[in-house]
Amino acid sequence: MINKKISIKDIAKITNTSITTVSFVLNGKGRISKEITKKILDAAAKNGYEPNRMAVGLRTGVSKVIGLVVETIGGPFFGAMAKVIEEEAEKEGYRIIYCSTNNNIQKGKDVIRMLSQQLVDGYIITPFKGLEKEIQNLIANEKPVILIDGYFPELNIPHVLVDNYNGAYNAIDCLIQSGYKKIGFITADLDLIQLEDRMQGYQEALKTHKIKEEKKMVLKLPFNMDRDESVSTIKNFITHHKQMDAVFFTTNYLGTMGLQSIKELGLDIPGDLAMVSFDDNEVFSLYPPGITTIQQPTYEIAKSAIDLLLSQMSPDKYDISKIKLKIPSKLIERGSTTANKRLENKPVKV
Amino acid sequence: MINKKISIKDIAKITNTSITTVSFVLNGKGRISKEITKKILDAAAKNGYEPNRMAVGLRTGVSKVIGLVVETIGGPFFGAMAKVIEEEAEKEGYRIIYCSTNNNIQKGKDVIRMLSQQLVDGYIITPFKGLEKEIQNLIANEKPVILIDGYFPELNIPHVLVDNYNGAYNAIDCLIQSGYKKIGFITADLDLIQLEDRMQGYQEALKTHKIKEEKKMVLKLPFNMDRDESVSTIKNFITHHKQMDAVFFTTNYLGTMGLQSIKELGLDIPGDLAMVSFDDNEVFSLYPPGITTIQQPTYEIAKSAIDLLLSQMSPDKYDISKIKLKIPSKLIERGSTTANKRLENKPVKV
DNA sequence: AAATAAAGATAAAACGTTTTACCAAAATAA
DNA sequence: TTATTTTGGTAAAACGTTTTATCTTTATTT
Repeated sequence: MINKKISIKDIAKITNTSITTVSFVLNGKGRISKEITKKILDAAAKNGYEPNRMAVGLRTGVSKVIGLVVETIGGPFFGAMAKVIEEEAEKEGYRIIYCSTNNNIQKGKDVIRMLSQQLVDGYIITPFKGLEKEIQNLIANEKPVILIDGYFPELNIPHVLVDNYNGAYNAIDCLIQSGYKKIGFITADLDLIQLEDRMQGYQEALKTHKIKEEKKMVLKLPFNMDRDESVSTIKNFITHHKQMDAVFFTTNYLGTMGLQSIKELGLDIPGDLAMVSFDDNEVFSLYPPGITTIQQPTYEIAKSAIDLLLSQMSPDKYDISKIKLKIPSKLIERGSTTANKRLENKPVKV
Repeated sequence: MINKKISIKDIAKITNTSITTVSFVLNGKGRISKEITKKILDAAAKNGYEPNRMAVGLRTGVSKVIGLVVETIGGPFFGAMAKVIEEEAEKEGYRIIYCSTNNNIQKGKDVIRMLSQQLVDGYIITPFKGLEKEIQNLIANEKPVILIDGYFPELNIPHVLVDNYNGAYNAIDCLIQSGYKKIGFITADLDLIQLEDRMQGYQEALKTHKIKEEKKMVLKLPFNMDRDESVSTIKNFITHHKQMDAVFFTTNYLGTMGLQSIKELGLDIPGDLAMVSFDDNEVFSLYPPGITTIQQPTYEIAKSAIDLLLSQMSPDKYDISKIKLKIPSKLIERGSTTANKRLENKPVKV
C-alpha cells in the first residue's frame, strides 16, 4: 500500500498523453476528445490521483484555505462560531486554519503576518485595538477580510457582530421595568469596542430612566486575573454595595464567575440580587432559578461572516467594503430577573 | 502600501547576489561571508521579505501544518484540547488546520483524504470505527498520526486518551461505597470504543461488588436525537425505574441533559437520585449541590498528543509506534453523590 | 614553487501544477 | 483545387523555493 504519490505526469505517461492534456481534462478546460478524456479520468480515478495543493497554490496563488483568527478557540462562543464557519467553508472546498490571539497585540500581529505568507486566501478576524495596520495591510494586498465580534469604529472594514449597545440597553431597560433601580455593572478591563458599546447601552438605559449612574457601582476586572481572585473581587464588590439590587455582567465568563460569587455569598437570586449576563450558556439555563441572558446570535454572525467572505473569493464578487452588520441579540428572560413583585402574575420562564 | 510580495529573487537583485546566496543566508546554510550575509539580512528585513510557503512546501514537501480532525470543534472538550494543541504547535512554527467529522464515517474519510493532498505534515485524529483504512494509509505514506480520545483496539497506532475503563469503574465503585445499589447507566447509541470502555468499567464495578447488572437499567440514547426529545426520553427512563437510586451518564452532553431531566422532574439530588457524569464542566461545578464528575485530563491528553506528534516531525524522531497512553481521570466528588447517610461526617466538596 | 585544500559564491535542476502559444491534421469554405 | 477555419493536442515557461554540483579565488601544505 506504500504508494508514492502519483502526479499529473504519471497519469500522462500511463495514458500516453501530455501533462497539458491531463491538466486540461482534470480541470475541464481546453478541447480534448471524449475518448482521451475518459481514458485520463479513468486512470486518475484508478490510481487515486490527488492534485498537489502546494503546486497548485504556487502556480495559481490560491490556497483554498481561510484563516480564522479568534481570541481563543476554546470556549462556547468562538467554538460555536468556528463550527459553522468550518461547515460552510467546507461546502465550497475551503479549509480553515485557525489561530488564537488571547487578545494579545503582539500575538495578533505575528499571527496575521504568518498567515499572510501566501498561505491563506481570506480572513475572518476578531479584531482589537492595535491590529489596525496589519489588517489594513491585508486589504491593501487584496485579501478579503471580515471582522467578527468587534470592529474599528474609524475604519471601513466589513464586519458582523451582535448589536452590543441595544443588547445591553434592552437588558437594563428590562431590569428597570421590573423595578430594579440600583444596577451594578461588572466588566473586564479590556480595551474592546464590544465592551465599550455594552457599557454605553447600560449608561443610556439608566439615563433614559433618569437614574443617575453611580461610578462606584461599576467594576472593571483585570483581564488576566485568575479565577479565584476574580471571584473574591466580585464577592467583595457585591458585599460593599449592599444597596445594589441587580447586577449586569458583560461577558459569559464574568457571568459564570458572578454566579459562583453570588452562590458562595449565600445570596438568593433574584431575592437578594438579580442578575443578567451577556452571552447565553448552558449554566445560565440550568442554574436555578435560571439566569437571564443576552443571547448572541452566534449562528447568524458566523454564517453571515463566512458567506460574505466566500462571496469575496468567488469570481462574481461584489463590493462589500461598506458592509457593517449589527445583528440583534435576544433577551432570554429567566428567573434571575423576576422581581418578587412580579412573581405572582407572571410565570417564570425556564 | 500595495507592496507586491517580494521574493528571494528580488532580494538577490537588490543585493547584487544570486538567489542561491540569498537562500543560503536566510536558511543559515552554505558558506557566505559576514558582509554579504549582513547585506542580505538587512535587505530582507527592510523589504519585509516573507518566504512563500507554497513554494517552500512544494520544494521540500513540508507544509508546517498539522491536521486536527475532531468530532466537533465546538464544545468544551475538543475546544480545550484544540487550544493547547494550537499553542504548543505554534511554538514550533506549525499551524493547525482543523476539520470536524461529526462522527460521520463518510465525512471522516473525505476529510482525511483532503488533508492528505500534501497539505499537512502530521495528524491528530479522533478516530472511530470505519476510518481504519484511511488512517493506516496515512501511516503507510509515512505521515505521523496520533489518535486522541479513541483508538483501534486491534491496530498498533499510537494514541493517547483518558483511562475510560478505570474512570467509570472508580466512579461506580465510589457510588457503591456510598451505599448506592441500583445504579442506572445512560449512554449514547454510538459505536465508540470510549463508550464501550466506560460501559465495561460500569459492569466490572458492579460485578466486583456482586451486584447483578440489570439490563433494563441501561439506556442507549440515539446519537442524533434532538435535545428536547432526549430529555423526555431520559425523564421517561427515570420515572420508569423508581428503584434506581443513582444514575451514571457517559458523556458531558448526556450529563447536562440528565441534569435538566432530573430538574424538570422535580427530583432532589442526591436525595431522590444521585448522579455522576463523565467529563467535568462548569455546569456541574456550579449547579447545586454540585455534580460529581469524572474529569478528563484534557490538558495532559492534548499536550502529550501534540508533543508526540511534534517529536515525529523533528529530525531526531524515535519510534512511537507502540505508544498507547491511558491517562488517569480524576474523580471530582461533589454533592450529587453524597448519600444522606454520609452527609453528617463528611464535608461536601464544591 | 607546485600541489592541495578551503572559502566564497553561483548556475541550474527540481518540486507539480497551470496556462500561453503554437502546431498538425481534419473539416469547411472559397 | 486552394485557402481558411476548426479540432485536438502539446512544448515550454512560469510560480518561488531548496539543493547539488561546480567553479573561481585564496590560503595552506608539501
